[in-house]
Order: sequence, then structure tokens, then C-alpha cells
Amino acid sequence: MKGMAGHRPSAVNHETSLDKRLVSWYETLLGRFGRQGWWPGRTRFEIAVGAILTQNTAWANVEKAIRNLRGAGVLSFRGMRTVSNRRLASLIRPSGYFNQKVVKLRAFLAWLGSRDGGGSLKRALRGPLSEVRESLLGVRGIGPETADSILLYAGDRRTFVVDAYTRRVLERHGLASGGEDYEQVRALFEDNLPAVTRLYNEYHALFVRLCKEHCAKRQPRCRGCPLEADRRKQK
DNA sequence: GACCAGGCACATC
DNA sequence: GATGTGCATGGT
Repeated sequence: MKGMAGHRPSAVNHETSLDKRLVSWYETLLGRFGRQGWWPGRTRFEIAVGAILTQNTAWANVEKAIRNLRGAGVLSFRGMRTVSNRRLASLIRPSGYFNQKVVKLRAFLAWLGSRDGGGSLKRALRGPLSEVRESLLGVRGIGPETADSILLYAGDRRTFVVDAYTRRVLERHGLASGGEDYEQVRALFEDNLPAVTRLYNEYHALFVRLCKEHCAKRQPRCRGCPLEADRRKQK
């Protein structure tokens, strides 16, 4: 995919091709922050639960909910199926939208139980990627970002995660205008990066790290952003 | 007290 | 198809 900003001419006149630039970003971020080893979760199931709980929610609040679930012994497929909705809601309360998220977790559990593997996420996420992805997207409460997070981080499947951080970095560095839909942004990365799962995994994690340290939403620009320095260096 | 945080589903036009 | 709204807690 060439034209990300597509309909609109990009704010940046690329002196380097997109694929080279994206790889350069990666090398810069990796050099600056090192390997992130994502996702922050002990098990595949915990990763998937975290992906649902973090929807429009600060991660620190998700951590509290995860701790509650673990403490109650229900941070597993079997455990979570035995707990009541009321109890589940109280446990995940710190992550916000708890009534909605109970419904979403239930739908996810039902999906997991319907797949081959007896509740094993590793097995549930096997098979042709596009088919598994579509199947996940059919679950109530699982949209593209959540599906891709689960696929990549809980299933080691090669799909690029597009989230608020991904978009923020692209927009601030002139590779997106803000009008692109999810699939367009995903294609930007998947069409211009080597097809390596490990790379997709680290790349998105590095974007999150970058934004948390340099690209606060309140700030109009990223302060001390390593990617800015990298761009100046290229000229 | 306003704003923000690793979305998503649904109603309405 | 685009746009608006509800969902909710906790930190800054």
C-alpha cells in the first residue's frame, strides 16, 4: 500500500520509501527502548481478558481488575465460567464499563468454549488467519483492535494491531491524516513491513512505550520523540 | 471539575 | 455510509 494519506496528499514529502521508513522507525525505537516482550500477561487467557478490559480504559485500571480476578481464582476459562455475573462485575469494576464488559467476557467465553481445544486459546486461535479473525470479530464486544490484540499477543498470529497509539504516531509524523479506517491503517503496516510475527508484536508494543513516554495526547507534539530526531537525521 | 485512557455496539439521519 | 451517544472507573 503506498498512499496512506490517500485521498489527501501527505503532509510529509517522503524522501525515503514507506517500507524503509517503517523499518527505520522500528530500529530507532528498538534501539531506544529495547525489546518490550509483550503482552503484559502471564497466560494467553489473561492476555485475551486484558485485551477486552482495556477497551477505552487506562491500563492501570485494567491491572487492578486483573489482580482481582487472579485473587478470586477466576482468571482462567474454567474459573471464569463458574463465577456469577454479579461477582464478575464487582471484580472487574476498576476497569470501568463493567456491566458491558461482563457481557463481552461472557460472549468471549462462549466463543472459546465453542472452539476445538476445550477452552485452550492456543488451539482456538489455530487455523487460517482470516477465518479465525472473522470468527473472533463475530463475537459481541470484540472489534478489530481487540481481535488483533488477541490474535497477535495470545495466539502468535501475524496481524498488526492498530490502536489509539498507532494512529497518534502516524498522524504526528505525517503518515496518516486521521480519516483512515482500521483496515487501511493495518494494511499500511502489513503491506510495508516484512511478514514476521515477532516484528509486529514488538512494533506495536514499542509504539505504546513511545506514546507513554513522549506523545501524551494533551501535548500538541511529541516531546523529545526519537522518531523526530530520526527524521532530521535522514535529511 | 474537566479531561483522558491501548473500543465497541447501536440508533439515527 | 457517516455521525452521535452510552457505557464507568480512576488518575492527572
